[in-house]
Amino acid sequence: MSDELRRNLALFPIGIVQKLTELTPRQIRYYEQHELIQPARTEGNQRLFSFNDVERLLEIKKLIDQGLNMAGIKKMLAASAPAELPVKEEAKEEVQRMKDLSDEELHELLKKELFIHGRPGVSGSLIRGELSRFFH
DNA sequence: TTTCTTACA
DNA sequence: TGTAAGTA
Repeated sequence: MSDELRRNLALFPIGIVQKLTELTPRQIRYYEQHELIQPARTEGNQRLFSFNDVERLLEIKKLIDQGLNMAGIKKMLAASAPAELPVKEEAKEEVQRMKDLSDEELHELLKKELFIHGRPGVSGSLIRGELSRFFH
Protein backbone atom coordinates (compact mmCIF):
# COMPACT_ATOMS: atom_id res chain seq x y z
CA MET A 1 0.00 0.00 0.00
CA SER A 2 1.38 3.38 -1.02
CA ASP A 3 1.98 6.15 1.45
CA GLU A 4 -0.36 8.41 -0.44
CA LEU A 5 -3.15 5.91 -0.08
CA ARG A 6 -2.36 5.31 3.57
CA ARG A 7 -2.49 9.04 4.31
CA ASN A 8 -5.88 9.36 2.72
CA LEU A 9 -7.48 6.50 4.61
CA ALA A 10 -10.39 7.79 6.66
CA LEU A 11 -9.74 6.31 10.06
CA PHE A 12 -10.51 8.40 13.10
CA PRO A 13 -13.67 10.01 14.45
CA ILE A 14 -13.80 13.61 15.51
CA GLY A 15 -13.00 12.77 19.10
CA ILE A 16 -9.54 11.48 18.19
CA VAL A 17 -8.91 14.37 15.84
CA GLN A 18 -9.86 16.72 18.61
CA LYS A 19 -7.04 15.36 20.77
CA LEU A 20 -4.58 15.13 17.89
CA THR A 21 -5.10 18.73 16.81
CA GLU A 22 -6.11 20.47 20.04
CA LEU A 23 -9.05 21.90 18.11
CA THR A 24 -12.62 21.70 19.39
CA PRO A 25 -15.17 19.64 17.48
CA ARG A 26 -16.96 22.91 16.88
CA GLN A 27 -13.96 24.35 15.07
CA ILE A 28 -13.30 21.18 13.12
CA ARG A 29 -16.87 21.10 11.82
CA TYR A 30 -16.75 24.80 11.10
CA TYR A 31 -13.65 24.39 8.97
CA GLU A 32 -15.36 21.58 7.12
CA GLN A 33 -18.27 23.89 6.34
CA HIS A 34 -15.79 26.29 4.82
CA GLU A 35 -14.39 23.42 2.74
CA LEU A 36 -10.97 23.57 4.33
CA ILE A 37 -11.23 19.81 4.84
CA GLN A 38 -13.50 17.11 3.43
CA PRO A 39 -13.60 14.17 5.82
CA ALA A 40 -15.37 10.98 4.80
CA ARG A 41 -18.56 9.79 6.47
CA THR A 42 -19.66 6.51 7.94
CA GLU A 43 -23.03 4.94 7.26
CA GLY A 44 -24.26 6.66 10.36
CA ASN A 45 -23.12 10.06 9.07
CA GLN A 46 -20.17 10.10 11.44
CA ARG A 47 -17.11 11.97 10.18
CA LEU A 48 -13.98 9.93 9.53
CA PHE A 49 -10.68 11.78 9.19
CA SER A 50 -7.50 10.70 7.47
CA PHE A 51 -3.90 11.60 8.34
CA ASN A 52 -4.04 14.17 5.57
CA ASP A 53 -7.09 15.75 7.14
CA VAL A 54 -5.32 15.92 10.48
CA GLU A 55 -2.25 17.51 8.94
CA ARG A 56 -4.38 20.04 7.16
CA LEU A 57 -6.15 20.84 10.42
CA LEU A 58 -2.81 21.28 12.12
CA GLU A 59 -1.82 23.84 9.54
CA ILE A 60 -5.15 25.57 9.85
CA LYS A 61 -4.63 25.72 13.58
CA LYS A 62 -1.24 27.26 13.02
CA LEU A 63 -2.75 29.90 10.79
CA ILE A 64 -5.54 30.63 13.23
CA ASP A 65 -3.01 31.04 16.02
CA GLN A 66 -1.29 33.60 13.86
CA GLY A 67 -4.42 35.68 13.62
CA LEU A 68 -5.87 34.70 10.24
CA ASN A 69 -9.58 34.54 9.62
CA MET A 70 -11.44 32.19 7.25
CA ALA A 71 -10.84 34.48 4.27
CA GLY A 72 -7.11 34.54 4.88
CA ILE A 73 -6.83 30.82 5.45
CA LYS A 74 -8.82 29.99 2.36
CA LYS A 75 -6.37 31.99 0.28
CA MET A 76 -3.43 30.19 1.80
CA LEU A 77 -4.83 26.73 1.30
CA ALA A 78 -6.17 27.51 -2.14
CA ALA A 79 -2.67 28.50 -3.18
CA SER A 80 -1.06 25.28 -2.01
CA ALA A 81 -3.61 22.50 -2.38
CA PRO A 82 -3.90 22.64 -6.21
CA ALA A 83 -0.16 21.91 -6.41
CA GLU A 84 0.03 24.60 -9.04
CA LEU A 85 1.11 28.17 -8.56
CA PRO A 86 -0.92 30.31 -10.94
CA VAL A 87 -2.97 31.71 -8.09
CA LYS A 88 -0.19 33.19 -5.99
CA GLU A 89 -0.14 36.60 -7.67
CA GLU A 90 -3.88 36.58 -7.88
CA ALA A 91 -4.35 35.68 -4.26
CA LYS A 92 -2.06 38.51 -3.20
CA GLU A 93 -4.11 41.09 -5.07
CA GLU A 94 -7.28 39.63 -3.71
CA VAL A 95 -6.11 40.01 -0.18
CA GLN A 96 -5.05 43.58 -0.80
CA ARG A 97 -8.60 44.31 -1.83
CA MET A 98 -9.89 42.73 1.35
CA LYS A 99 -10.36 45.66 3.69
CA ASP A 100 -11.05 43.30 6.57
CA LEU A 101 -7.71 41.55 6.38
CA SER A 102 -5.04 42.73 8.78
CA ASP A 103 -1.44 43.54 7.96
CA GLU A 104 -0.46 40.40 9.80
CA GLU A 105 -2.66 38.34 7.53
CA LEU A 106 -1.08 39.92 4.50
CA HIS A 107 2.29 39.09 5.95
CA GLU A 108 1.24 35.47 6.25
CA LEU A 109 0.21 35.39 2.64
CA LEU A 110 3.62 36.65 1.59
CA LYS A 111 5.25 33.92 3.61
CA LYS A 112 2.98 31.44 1.90
CA GLU A 113 4.33 32.58 -1.42
CA LEU A 114 7.82 31.84 -0.22
CA PHE A 115 6.60 28.40 0.67
CA ILE A 116 5.22 27.83 -2.80
CA HIS A 117 8.41 28.99 -4.50
CA GLY A 118 10.44 26.80 -2.24
CA ARG A 119 8.57 23.62 -3.10
CA PRO A 120 7.18 23.84 -6.63
CA GLY A 121 5.02 20.97 -7.75
CA VAL A 122 4.46 19.53 -4.34
CA SER A 123 0.91 18.28 -4.01
CA GLY A 124 0.95 16.19 -0.87
CA SER A 125 1.20 17.18 2.76
CA LEU A 126 2.25 20.77 3.25
CA ILE A 127 3.27 20.90 6.86
CA ARG A 128 6.49 19.02 7.33
CA GLY A 129 9.52 20.86 8.54
CA GLU A 130 9.74 22.97 5.43
CA LEU A 131 6.74 24.99 6.46
CA SER A 132 8.06 25.77 9.91
CA ARG A 133 11.06 27.32 8.21
CA PHE A 134 8.78 30.05 6.90
CA PHE A 135 6.61 30.46 9.93
CA HIS A 136 9.35 31.31 12.40
C1' DT B 1 -20.96 7.34 25.25
C1' DT B 2 -19.90 9.81 21.26
C1' DT B 3 -21.25 12.39 17.36
C1' DC B 4 -24.58 14.97 14.43
C1' DT B 5 -27.40 19.10 13.07
C1' DT B 6 -29.52 23.29 14.14
C1' DA B 7 -29.87 27.40 16.47
C1' DC B 8 -29.09 30.95 19.94
C1' DA B 9 -25.96 33.71 23.37
C1' DT C 1 -16.70 30.08 19.16
C1' DG C 2 -19.30 28.02 23.03
C1' DT C 3 -23.15 25.58 24.29
C1' DA C 4 -27.90 23.52 24.55
C1' DA C 5 -31.37 20.46 22.60
C1' DG C 6 -32.93 16.18 20.62
C1' DT C 7 -31.20 12.29 17.73
C1' DA C 8 -28.87 8.43 15.77
